[in-house]
Amino acid sequence: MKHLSIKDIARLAGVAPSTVSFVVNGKHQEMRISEEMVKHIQAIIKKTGYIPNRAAASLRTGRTHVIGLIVEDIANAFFASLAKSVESVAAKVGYRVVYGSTENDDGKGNDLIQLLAKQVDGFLITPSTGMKAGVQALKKTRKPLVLIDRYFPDEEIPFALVDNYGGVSQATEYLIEKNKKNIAFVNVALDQVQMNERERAFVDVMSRRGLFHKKLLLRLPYYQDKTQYEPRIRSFLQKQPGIDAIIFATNYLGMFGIKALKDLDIAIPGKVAVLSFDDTDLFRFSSPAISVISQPVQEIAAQAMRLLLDQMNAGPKKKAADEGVLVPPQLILRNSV
Amino acid sequence: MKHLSIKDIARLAGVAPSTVSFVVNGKHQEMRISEEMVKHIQAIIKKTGYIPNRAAASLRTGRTHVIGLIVEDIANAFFASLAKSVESVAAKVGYRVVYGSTENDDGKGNDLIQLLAKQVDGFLITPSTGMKAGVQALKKTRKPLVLIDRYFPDEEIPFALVDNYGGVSQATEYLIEKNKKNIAFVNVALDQVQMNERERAFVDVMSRRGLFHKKLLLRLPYYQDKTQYEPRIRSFLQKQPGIDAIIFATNYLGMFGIKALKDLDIAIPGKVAVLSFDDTDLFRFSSPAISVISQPVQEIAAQAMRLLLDQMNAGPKKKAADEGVLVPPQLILRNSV
DNA sequence: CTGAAAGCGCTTACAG
DNA sequence: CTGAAAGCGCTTACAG
Repeated sequence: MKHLSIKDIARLAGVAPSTVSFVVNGKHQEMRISEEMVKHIQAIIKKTGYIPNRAAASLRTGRTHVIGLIVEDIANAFFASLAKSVESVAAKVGYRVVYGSTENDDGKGNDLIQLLAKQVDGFLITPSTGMKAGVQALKKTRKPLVLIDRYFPDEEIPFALVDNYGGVSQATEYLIEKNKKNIAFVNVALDQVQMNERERAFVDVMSRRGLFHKKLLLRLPYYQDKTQYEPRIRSFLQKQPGIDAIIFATNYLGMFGIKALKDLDIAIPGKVAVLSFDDTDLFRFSSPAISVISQPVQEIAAQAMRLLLDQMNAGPKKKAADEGVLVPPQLILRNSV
Repeated sequence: MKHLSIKDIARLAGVAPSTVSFVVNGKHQEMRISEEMVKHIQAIIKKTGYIPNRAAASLRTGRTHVIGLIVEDIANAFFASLAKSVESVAAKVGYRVVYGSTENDDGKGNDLIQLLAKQVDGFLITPSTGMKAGVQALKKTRKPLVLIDRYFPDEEIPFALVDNYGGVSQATEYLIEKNKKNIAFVNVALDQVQMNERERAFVDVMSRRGLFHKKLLLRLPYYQDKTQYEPRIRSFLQKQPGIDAIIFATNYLGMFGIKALKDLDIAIPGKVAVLSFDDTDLFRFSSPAISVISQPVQEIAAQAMRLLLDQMNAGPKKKAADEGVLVPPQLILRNSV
């Protein structure tokens, strides 16, 4: 009893392998196999514990039932949650998920695409800017593909992400309502659409209210070593003592920004109100608890998987709609504003 | 130019498919194929961008070059880091990683094993207690397998985990040196070896110094919804006002424990010193920053992968050693003690 | 409704 | 050193 094959089951059931195959793949209706026969075969499969060999099926059908998830950093709380939600949805429809982290390194990201392209039925990707060419090439191969967390505005590639512009607009408006005049925005200069959108929302709202000054905008480089953000934010705060509120554009900027504020003994929210994009344990547990623009991760994952499955099921003929989904974020108010 | 197969390459190179196969798989030395021929074939592979079909190779060899990573919760910081390190090591040796979360649900865990068993060359598993039977069955199939984070003491299954006993011993000793007399230990009643070891270390050290009282030990049930820990810990603190130090056995217990302490206005470390197992952003950024028994995640991942690759490369004949590795934790002292 | 047969793209003994 | 051929376990058009 080494490896049971479909032939073994067929022999045990007294039918042809094709009949077993139809039953295993739920095509018995379509193939009009008798109810009785189906039950008979299913009983034998159950009794013997037969599990079809996926590699053989993949070779034959060209489908692997595996999805490739390429994120910036699987160890980051946001992407880890995303990975969990994606896996959970995928499992329900019979897919497995392989993953990889780009670390915002274009080469790494493109290598991952190359490496996985033949081994997955579709991709969920959070592309770094320089992955554009790789993603375009992938799209040309007609490999199902959905971008998450960010996208390329001039490419017709389906995406699922939070409404970055809307989230920051709402947050900025809120701070202005709260009578804040010198609201700063701390961003990372990644030239990625999601970061640009967040900043653009801030600039738009502030300008509209006549409150925008260039000096309220801090753009820091992307550091692998995130601890480098703390001194950078600290010196910004020292140079701009008039600031009465800050919006941090990512969770790690928020984390190190709060540290910088505390180190400088700047009271939150007494002296400076604080709001950050992304929610993390740290913000929930911090004292004061930090208000955030929270991304509904489950919803993003669900939408991304829906778009991906649409494409994978569409087949090569009917092309699935090149759809983009913006999921509304949630402004969660805590004690930091 | 749809799909290039090994036959196409062979035709282009004017050789037999087998020769191409040997070159692709680095067996050209072994097969004593001429240097010239190897270069010729490699050039054609490069020019055409030929990528071998893994499904076909898998069907033939029975190896998938995929590793299954089954953890408690991929969204948890510790397991997310672990996943990252595992993927990084795996990629270097030509393996992909699929993952799944058990949520400490035995059924889920065993289902994951079943689901993936035929599709992976080996498993890294953080088993819940009830997965013992599933893991035993897996071992019987001779599927390479390494346990991480926890293990079954009476089973000969390789494992890689932190030295839980050593870590808590060291931490407890440290608090005693600091003249703490009423040190509490907050644990989760999972009956898993790693939790038991942590508690045992605490009890041993405290007993040895004549400081142990039962009432200093709090064992809480495992909650899916982690917020439930906060009120439980709060009421414990209220009932035990004499406590001057607490060791939390996991990161989430620490997180909610600290919240409980702050809510009760108990000064850290003035009134109660705090130490937690596992490091997280929250502990690093909390004020005061929380001292921790930190798990060297990269090292654990590296050791686990080493043990797994040993087994996978050993072949069915020479059995790899049933080895267990205990990685020393790091006591990181911050301002909470 | 059911079966026989081809073929997916590899790898590997085997023969030379 | 190299090539011809079998076969891994499926799925699916085809024939009945």
